Amino acid sequence: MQPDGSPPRSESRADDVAAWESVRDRLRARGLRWTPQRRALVAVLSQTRGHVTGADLIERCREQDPSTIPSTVYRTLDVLEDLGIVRHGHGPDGREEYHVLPDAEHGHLHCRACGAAWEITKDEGATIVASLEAARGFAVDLSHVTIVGRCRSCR
Amino acid sequence: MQPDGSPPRSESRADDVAAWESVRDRLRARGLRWTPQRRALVAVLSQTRGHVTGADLIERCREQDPSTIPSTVYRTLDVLEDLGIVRHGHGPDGREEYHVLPDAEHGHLHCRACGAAWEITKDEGATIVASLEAARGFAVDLSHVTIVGRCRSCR
DNA sequence: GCCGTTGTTGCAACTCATTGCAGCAAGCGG
DNA sequence: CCGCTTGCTGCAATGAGTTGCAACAACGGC
Repeated sequence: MQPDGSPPRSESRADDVAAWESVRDRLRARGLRWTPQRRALVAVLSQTRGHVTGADLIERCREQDPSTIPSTVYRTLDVLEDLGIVRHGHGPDGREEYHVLPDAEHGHLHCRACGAAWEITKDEGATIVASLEAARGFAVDLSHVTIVGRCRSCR
Repeated sequence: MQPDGSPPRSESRADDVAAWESVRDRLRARGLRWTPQRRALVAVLSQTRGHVTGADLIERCREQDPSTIPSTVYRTLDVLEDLGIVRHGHGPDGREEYHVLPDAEHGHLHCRACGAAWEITKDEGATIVASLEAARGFAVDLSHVTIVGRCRSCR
């Protein structure tokens, strides 16, 4: 799973912290604003690894500020996605699933029978990406890929 | 869309007709029922090629019977999917997309920039299916696969 | 042809996500 | 510190899809 030599994924590495702190400036640089609502969502995201659904994020924001409005959250997520800070895909049921730094570039594999899920790492996804690149000149967004089927043990 | 006179891709081949007519018996064989609502949906599906969204199907059923109820349609689609008569995937926005006989076994490729879509045929998908089969023993449901990215001309 | 079993329907309520719009406020210039 | 511009928020309405439940009706049996 972890490539040799890579440091164990600890809670918040220094460069992750830096990445989150730069969000404010990255917004400003585009003429966008740093509002309390965005601050709250970024705070929640910075404590998140892997993937979360949109509804999850709303709930977590509401824990901190019960007046959180869904449309604001979704709109902020759109903005953050433009900045490349999060990416979204869709679960097996089509619901939104957000991928958070620093593991944004991966896809998902879901077993329809047992419901288990695995990540398709960048390395693993390379075959898929390469084949569509070669055949069609198509640039696959791996983070948006969700593949459903049956896993080894459920077959 | 279709210039008149030119026969569209042959509306219904003999074996397709047979497949649709057998639906009633296939339901009965499982102890399920052949109701007017199911008859209506099957009628609509039998005139459909490729893929349609759930909302599309509801609208088309309503054209014939304005009293059509969404939940009934979705539930019937679930049943038909169990029978292997339709399959569903999700569009780039996560909305349902049903694949109808006889072209059920294909995936989709969507360009995020221009919105164009292509089918991933069974042959083309073979690479993807084979690589996950080999690496994980995972049986991919190609008809549920939607891959998003940027096409050659939009890059 | 009527009856009973049980799969289905219709409906209402609910979840997730999106959109239009009017009022609000972040952040810049003075 | 103040005012202005314009990006953002809150809200309400909408659309897609799901679920629980009571009433209904297919259809096999009598």
